[in-house]
Amino acid sequence: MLNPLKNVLQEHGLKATTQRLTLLEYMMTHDNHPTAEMIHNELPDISLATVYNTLEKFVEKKLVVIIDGISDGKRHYDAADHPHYHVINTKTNEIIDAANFDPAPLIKAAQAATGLKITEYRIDLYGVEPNTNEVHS
Amino acid sequence: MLNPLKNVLQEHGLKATTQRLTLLEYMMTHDNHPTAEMIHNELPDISLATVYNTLEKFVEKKLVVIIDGISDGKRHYDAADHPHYHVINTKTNEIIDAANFDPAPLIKAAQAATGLKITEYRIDLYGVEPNTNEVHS
DNA sequence: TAATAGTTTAGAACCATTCTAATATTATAG
DNA sequence: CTATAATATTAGAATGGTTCTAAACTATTA
Repeated sequence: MLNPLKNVLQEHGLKATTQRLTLLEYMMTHDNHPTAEMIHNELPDISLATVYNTLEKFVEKKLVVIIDGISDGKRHYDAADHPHYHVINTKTNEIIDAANFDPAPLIKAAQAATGLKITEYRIDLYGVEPNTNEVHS
Repeated sequence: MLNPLKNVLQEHGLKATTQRLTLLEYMMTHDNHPTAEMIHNELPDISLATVYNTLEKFVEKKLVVIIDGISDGKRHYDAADHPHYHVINTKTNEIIDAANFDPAPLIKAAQAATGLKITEYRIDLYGVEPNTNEVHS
């Protein structure tokens, strides 16, 4: 048990295959919010079907989250290492991770409003560069 | 100018066609978070292409928002009348509107973190019925 | 009422994602 | 170590929600 990623997989009830170890490490060490195709291009030895299958498992196990409000029409993925939210630059489609917000009040409000037990949340904000050419107030 | 919906369209630079008036009224008076196909079924005189085209315009003009984290794989739409967030029951895919949360601190935090001017945000929470069969703690 | 700019439409096309079913691998037990 | 069962991987086909096309129509303006 010298490979901690292998532990992570097994603790989540997933067989530790080469592909899963490679994919998990990739997601853990990159914050580029890739699509399945981008990952497949970076890791061509893993078939596109396996990229999709494996990411789906990782999402189920909450190791990865989906970002799907991007105007390129593709599903992006992000490691779920630590709680954070996303800010998307709508001009460039750049996806920025941010964490300077405590979701606890939101989760409490949602539980109060619906009676449901909140298991996940997603916060995406969309913004643009402020116009620095503004000359007079 | 007796039709206030006509005003809404024209104020947003959209020609007031029959289809747009019908669709806008539909969205304003329903909180069922329909897909394009559901709307087309309810309003069969409006072609599916027009439903998509028109909703796209409405989203551009911020009259409507997209809800696309639903596990049915389809895009849902919601009137953007008043600021609110969504809570999705992941067992039933029911989408619940809620408004008991002030997004201002979140928007402030995002602007502070990124320097971007936030123009939109999306908050979706996912939850399940709390298990009422739990017998002992 | 004519001009024009924009809208609607049916159906075709697209393409990201899912499915299929044959092959290969992991984990477990003997 | 095997053998075994269960699960994972894969190439390529299929799917289906959404977008595109280009021809017919309509709101708007003068």
